[in-house]
Amino acid sequence: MAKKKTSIKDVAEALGISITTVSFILNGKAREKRISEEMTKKVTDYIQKIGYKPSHLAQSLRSGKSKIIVFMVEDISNQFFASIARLIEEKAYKNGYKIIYCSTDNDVHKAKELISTFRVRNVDGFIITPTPKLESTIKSLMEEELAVVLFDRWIPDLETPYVIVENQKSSREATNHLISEACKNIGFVTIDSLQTQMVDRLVGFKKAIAQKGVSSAILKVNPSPVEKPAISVQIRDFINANPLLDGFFFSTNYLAFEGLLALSDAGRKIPQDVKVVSFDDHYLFNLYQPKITAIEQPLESIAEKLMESMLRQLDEGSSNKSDQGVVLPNKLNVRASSLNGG
Amino acid sequence: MAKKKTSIKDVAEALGISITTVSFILNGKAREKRISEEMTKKVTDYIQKIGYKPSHLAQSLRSGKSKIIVFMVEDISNQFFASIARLIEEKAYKNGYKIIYCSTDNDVHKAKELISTFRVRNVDGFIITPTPKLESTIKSLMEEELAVVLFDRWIPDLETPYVIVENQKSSREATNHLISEACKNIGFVTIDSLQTQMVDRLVGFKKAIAQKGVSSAILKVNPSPVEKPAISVQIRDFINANPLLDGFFFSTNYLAFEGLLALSDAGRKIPQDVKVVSFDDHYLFNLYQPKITAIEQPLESIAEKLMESMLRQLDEGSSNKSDQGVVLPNKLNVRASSLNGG
DNA sequence: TATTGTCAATAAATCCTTTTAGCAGCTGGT
DNA sequence: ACCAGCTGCTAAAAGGATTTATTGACAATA
Repeated sequence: MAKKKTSIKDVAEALGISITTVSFILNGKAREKRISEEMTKKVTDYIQKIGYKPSHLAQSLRSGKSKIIVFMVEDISNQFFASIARLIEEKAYKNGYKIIYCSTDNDVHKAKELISTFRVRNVDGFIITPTPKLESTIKSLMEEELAVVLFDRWIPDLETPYVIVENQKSSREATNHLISEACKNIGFVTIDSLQTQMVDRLVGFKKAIAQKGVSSAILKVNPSPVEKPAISVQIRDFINANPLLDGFFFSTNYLAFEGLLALSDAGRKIPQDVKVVSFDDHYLFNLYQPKITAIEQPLESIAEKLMESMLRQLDEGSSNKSDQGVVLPNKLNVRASSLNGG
Repeated sequence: MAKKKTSIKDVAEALGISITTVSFILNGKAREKRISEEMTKKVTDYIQKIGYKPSHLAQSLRSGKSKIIVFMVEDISNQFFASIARLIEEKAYKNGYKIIYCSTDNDVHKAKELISTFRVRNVDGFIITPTPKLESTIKSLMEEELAVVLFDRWIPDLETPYVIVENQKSSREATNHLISEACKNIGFVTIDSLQTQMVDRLVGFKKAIAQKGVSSAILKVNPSPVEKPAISVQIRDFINANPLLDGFFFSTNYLAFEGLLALSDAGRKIPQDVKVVSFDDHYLFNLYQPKITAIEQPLESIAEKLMESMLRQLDEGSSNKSDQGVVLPNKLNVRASSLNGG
């Protein structure tokens, strides 16, 4: 037999007082509601003794708040998202919130379905990496006065708070770095996508290239393996088709891993024959031989800003719109793969 | 103004009938409770039309079930756990459950705290990679008739359901593979831990070594970087201190990555000078040059079995204790790093 | 004495469902 | 004419909290 939970009613009865009194004391309103010190102590002591904890379900029902935040990303098994998740988790628990996660696969339909599921379940807020075409849904979330923060990418037309990084600037910086290391003909490998972060990275690259008058080649990998050949094949073909490239910039780490393999197979030595830089630093870039130069996103800050914005919205007391968007700086970790000589 | 949610009461009033009738129909008890076809149709049509959805909160309060499962692992940002999370997620949503995740850092205190937090919140079940010393807490969870499944590692004395893999067998198999490829002196690199999966992997290695009469050296890396030097240093020292080893078996992938770097730095060629095998296959083992032989855990099956056990327990209707433990086979992916010639 | 005010605590409504127990009205049997 | 049994539906309790409005007692003021 599972012993049935003790409720506030049990506490009240045991002490021969009313539920109301217990509730006030529990919610720290003893003073405000003029409950005597004596009574307050009696109640808190008893609660302490029997270890009573209020039911969050009942509280949620009453208040309409569930203390649940949804963390909806493209793919939670992706290292980047999983790391952010890990950091968010802690901060959420510290503030009495739970996190529920889900993956959209960057598919609008799946995203909409998930959002509607959770909306019904009374979650308090959403942290989202938006899929394409998700504007209207997000808009309606905001109209329902739910807390929403976007990250990684964002949707320009909406005035939803967001947390992103300086994609364009870092991309430009990294490209300039390659140029300053004597690259004259740089290949940019990215995925064919309208996600803002990818677009910005490409723009940054183009700006750097334009300034210096060096030449370039761009590959937009098609990520859907249905019609197109596998990503690895697309990259391999690109590398072989452009033997004169003396530098490569990969717009995210998994493209770089594929690229490194292809370069190695093609017998191109790094950094002697070609120099390499990648967006999104990775544990293994430090282990690879040679170590790979990469742009590191500030995971800790991203998580922090996300929760900050979330909690600010949830504390509707301070109904300040405040900073709508946060743009964080990255860090270019220069390693052997992009350096001359040595 | 956020339009207030419609409740079952609103539906009943709009149709001029009782709440009870609506509830019965919603819960598919129309027939059983002898509600007329006519009435049933009228209600379902109306509900359809206005898009009413019952409040899960109220349902939970009434039923005592929250439809929430906690996924508590050592570290959600670890690729292995994140991948399992991803798979579990889908299966859970498909069955109307939500997943809340958290990381223990393999720390009992943190684990206990998290469990008590969630217990209060009426979650229905726990999927756990147990930390050391967690027996008593898990026991009390089961006594409260909560659904519990362990995975990755388990606790021998408890009769909690668990899902693990054939650590010992695969470890032995992989070692035998090295031996069959002419390794005579094999190094085993693992972490110093009493977690059952790590213990089993070591046992498997030892058994294989004993049978064949080859020699070996074992390094138990101390994972706490406070007293001991960094993991990478420990591995490097081990490799340099044992120059005669002609094979290496790493008990998990991140040890292998460190090991590969150290071997490369030491100028040992793979597979000519030393052969390498690792537990826990990884995307990048396929990209490394040479490709690394590794033991792949059946992620999909693990997730499936976990949810199977979970759902079976939650459907307490079928109160069959059934199979307490599930042990799944792994797959040895033989690649260039462990093969002779070629 | 009548009025006002302060204290300390409480009754009852509310949040939204599920479920038990029961109420009328009608049919059929004796 | 009366009871039994079905039919179709509903009133009300329960589940655990929060919060508004209110009570009764007593002291202070006019």
